[in-house]
Amino acid sequence: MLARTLPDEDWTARQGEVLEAALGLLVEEGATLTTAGVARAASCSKETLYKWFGDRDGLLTAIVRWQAAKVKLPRIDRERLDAASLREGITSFARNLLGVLSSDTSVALNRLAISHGGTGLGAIVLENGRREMGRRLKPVLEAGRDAKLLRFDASETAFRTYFGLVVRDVQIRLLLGEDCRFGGAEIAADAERATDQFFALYGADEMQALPAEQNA
Amino acid sequence: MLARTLPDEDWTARQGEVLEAALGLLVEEGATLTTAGVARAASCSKETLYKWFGDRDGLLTAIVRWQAAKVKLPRIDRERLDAASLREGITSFARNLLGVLSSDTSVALNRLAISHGGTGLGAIVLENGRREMGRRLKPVLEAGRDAKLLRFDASETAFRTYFGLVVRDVQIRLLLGEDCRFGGAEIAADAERATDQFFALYGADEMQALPAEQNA
DNA sequence: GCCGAACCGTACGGTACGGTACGGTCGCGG
DNA sequence: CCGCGACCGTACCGTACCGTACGGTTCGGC
Repeated sequence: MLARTLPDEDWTARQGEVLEAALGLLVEEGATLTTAGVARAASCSKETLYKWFGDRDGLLTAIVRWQAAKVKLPRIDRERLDAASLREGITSFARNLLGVLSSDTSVALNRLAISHGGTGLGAIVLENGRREMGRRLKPVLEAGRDAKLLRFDASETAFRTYFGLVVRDVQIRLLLGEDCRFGGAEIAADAERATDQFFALYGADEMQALPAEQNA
Repeated sequence: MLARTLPDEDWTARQGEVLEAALGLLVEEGATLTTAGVARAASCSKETLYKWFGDRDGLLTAIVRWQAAKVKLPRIDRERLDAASLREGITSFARNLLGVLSSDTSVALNRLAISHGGTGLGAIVLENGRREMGRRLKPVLEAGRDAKLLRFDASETAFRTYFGLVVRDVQIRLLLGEDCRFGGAEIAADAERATDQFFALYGADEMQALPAEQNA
């Protein structure tokens, strides 16, 4: 397997510290992030910033990549797959997704990428966010299909439906500034609900036992 | 019926022209919109802009409200409700929603509101976008429930599920700059798929005839 | 025809920020 | 001890843009 399509850039420890400080500042200051502010927060000089990252855009790109490289959730293994483990794998994926999307860091990074038009930042976030999520879950879904536990034609379509059932309007509401921050309990309940609905739509016949209308 | 909860600010014809020009400029220039640019595009002076809207923020707010006041989709009437008309009402709502969300104007306005942190712009977009959509569809859903065609406890939850099934990851992908622009055919197909899935989840028993796994 | 209000076009001050240059400091190899 | 490279802090420059001021023009009322 290829390590990554992206050239997994390796920063030095000091550069990592700077990027970490920049990320923290981005979370609390939003898109009004300034190079002077980063230099101050990271106790480094602007000249060094420009020497390392070349450009303000380069710095922002590095921040996004830095965060993207950090979230390396363990892939779910497809061995030992029965109905219960499949369901738990899918549900835990949803919990994870909701937890990430509702984090301050994710909101700040998505805000940055969105406000930054089309300079590639959005593509990076898309590739390491939404796309990577699909890459994580699809093998599980396909294993479930192989085990006759799920029925679907295209795993991409099935994943997008699950994504919609899980996320619904949460991400856009967070991005638009509504503080519908919810804790672990609500996340777990939402993940359960979405999984119930997903199995009602894509489960093999014997899996569709649970009624779908148990709304939170 | 109350006209609107918002004080339906009435601009003069000339002010409407200016706002229209500003909206067009916002679509093609994005968040880098400048007052001088608006003045140039609208053939008016910056002084007039500040006289009318007070502030750059006031101008942006006026643009958002202006667009919000324009999209006055006809509410669906709940009379003469059988299975076919309910389904058509819901599906046409989904078509409408997808059409609006994928429009350049919607993308630009959402980008603006998102990049603009928490200065109320996001709240306005939320109120006139996502919230208004709920206000439109919920009566239809409740009428369907009264007619024993749908089953759910909270119409809000049912609506949010439908929202997720319709929109999925489309909006965030558009906001992040991916050009997954699709035409009327794809929109119609997506609306049909989402409606099938919605009836599979929330339809009364005799409505769940259609299989759910007909993926695009 | 005259006045005033509204508005257009433009020019200007203030400021914030991206990007650069320069002096000073630390650590290391010779 | 010397030189050197990396880096910090800061001062600085150019530019872009917000917000305002001013002269000129149009238009309705009298």
